[in-house]
Amino acid sequence: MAKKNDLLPGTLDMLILKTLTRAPLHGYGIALSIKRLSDDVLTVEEGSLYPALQRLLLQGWVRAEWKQTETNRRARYYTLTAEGRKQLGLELSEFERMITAIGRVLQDA
Amino acid sequence: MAKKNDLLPGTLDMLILKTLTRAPLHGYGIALSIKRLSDDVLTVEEGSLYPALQRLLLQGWVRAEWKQTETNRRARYYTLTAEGRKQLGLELSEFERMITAIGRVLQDA
DNA sequence: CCCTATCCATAGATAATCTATATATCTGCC
DNA sequence: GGCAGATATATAGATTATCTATGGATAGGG
Repeated sequence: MAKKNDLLPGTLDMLILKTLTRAPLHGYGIALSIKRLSDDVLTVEEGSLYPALQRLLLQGWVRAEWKQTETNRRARYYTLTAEGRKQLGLELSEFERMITAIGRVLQDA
Repeated sequence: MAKKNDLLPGTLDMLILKTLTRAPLHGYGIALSIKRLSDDVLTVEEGSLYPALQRLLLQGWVRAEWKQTETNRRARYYTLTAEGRKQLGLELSEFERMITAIGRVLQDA
């Protein structure tokens, strides 16, 4: 079985934080949102998602509260904090930096 | 101590293979080449580099031979194999796919 | 003669992701 | 009434990749 990542490692936290800039969302919704926006290229597995959300909570980058969904189900909604927004900025610029650098290595004929 | 990766995880094999498309090179030279082409943004630590080269050898994507460097030192030169070239193609297109997908998630206002 | 750069390599720690599993509820369909 | 499928959270365990730290060794310049 060929190894095939669902994500680029190291980018999940950034993707979650970015998703939460649009609106507070529960875990399942975050995963769906990323999957759809990426045209099914990025799939966030549960075993990656929930540990990641715990990390973000611990860091204070998001906060969580239990609520009812529109479809009347119990779910935990995550909201981006001010620190989370700051962190997202850092991660975005670092990512940009890396991608640019990789591009320089790859494009060289 | 803030955690700060020297690389984007998951991209090292691709960077090494790409570097070897230009010419066979020894490990130290590969690391230097990546560092320089990336303007010092990407730093390949020895503890990442040599295990990675072992992986690539095992997969048959590179082959190795001991030689003398221009400066008269003993070094192990790695050469890209046909399969390595094929693998590089796969990794490049997968990487492209991922980056495009991440871009779609990130750019959304 | 020492110091720096060049060169290889491994062990161990750390961290991130995936696979698999468990649980539970709601909706729609037959 | 029951079942399938989508919605929803969570953890344990395995796997893998990377980094830190270490240990050699040699060439050449000062």
